[in-house]
Amino acid sequence: MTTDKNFLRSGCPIVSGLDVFGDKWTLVILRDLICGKETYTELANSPEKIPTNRLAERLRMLESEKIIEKSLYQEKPKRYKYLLTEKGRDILPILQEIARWGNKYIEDTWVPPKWFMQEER
Amino acid sequence: MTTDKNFLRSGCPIVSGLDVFGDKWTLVILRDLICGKETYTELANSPEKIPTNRLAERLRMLESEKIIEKSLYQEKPKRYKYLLTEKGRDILPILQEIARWGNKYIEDTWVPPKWFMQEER
DNA sequence: ACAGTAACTTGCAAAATTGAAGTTATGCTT
DNA sequence: AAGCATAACTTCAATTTTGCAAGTTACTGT
Repeated sequence: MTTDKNFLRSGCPIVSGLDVFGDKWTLVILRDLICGKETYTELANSPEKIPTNRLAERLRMLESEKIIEKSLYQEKPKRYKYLLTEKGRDILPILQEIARWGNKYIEDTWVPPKWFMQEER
Repeated sequence: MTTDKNFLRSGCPIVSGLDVFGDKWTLVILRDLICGKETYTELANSPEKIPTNRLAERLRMLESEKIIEKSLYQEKPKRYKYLLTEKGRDILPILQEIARWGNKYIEDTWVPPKWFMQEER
């Protein structure tokens, strides 16, 4: 997925949005952050098992896009937390609609908790 | 993107949804179909210029997932239309939320027409 | 007979992804 | 003091996926 802002497939807001987060892993990472995960290791341990090099690269991208912020919470040894910005938290309605569709049309999908589906939008 | 129903990354409705339409082109095709395009050539001529082999493959997938239906509208020479099913039309709210986010956070994105953004959900 | 069109398919190079293993810095345990 | 553990990554070879250009099929229209 292209993240090079110099090349745009088009000015369509859907396509431009997808060029930021429309790949195999980014929305999975954002789901986890919205659900309260904060560290690299927590993200790496999700059931979907994202490869760690992919995780690192997507986190770098999300930070450069100002969707998350990387913050050092311990000096020795250095430990980091990843926090959503407002731009990142605003992905929630997209995730809610995908979850709604998934629950409606794909069998045996988990029903997300009420707080996730009904958080203000 | 995996479409093999035998392998699921997880039972998460978001992840399972993404495993159907979360690739570089599928939601672009669905956007076009929702916007009234019907034929292969119309889809191939979108500003994003999807490669034709990719288009053909994604259409096959969408048909096998019952998100669209392929219908012959002319016998000689054979000409086809692609029509959305209810499952396909139900992708609209997802596209609306992505468009909302794109318009809010990405510069110079087109504002979709009102009918697109406000269609019943 | 020839150009044109719709709807694809084929082949190959280039790019992206995966999985496994390695690295760095530090603390904890014996 | 040596060795094991942990967090947060990085590296690399082997796939896998993608993009591009060109080719194909079955007509129609001139």
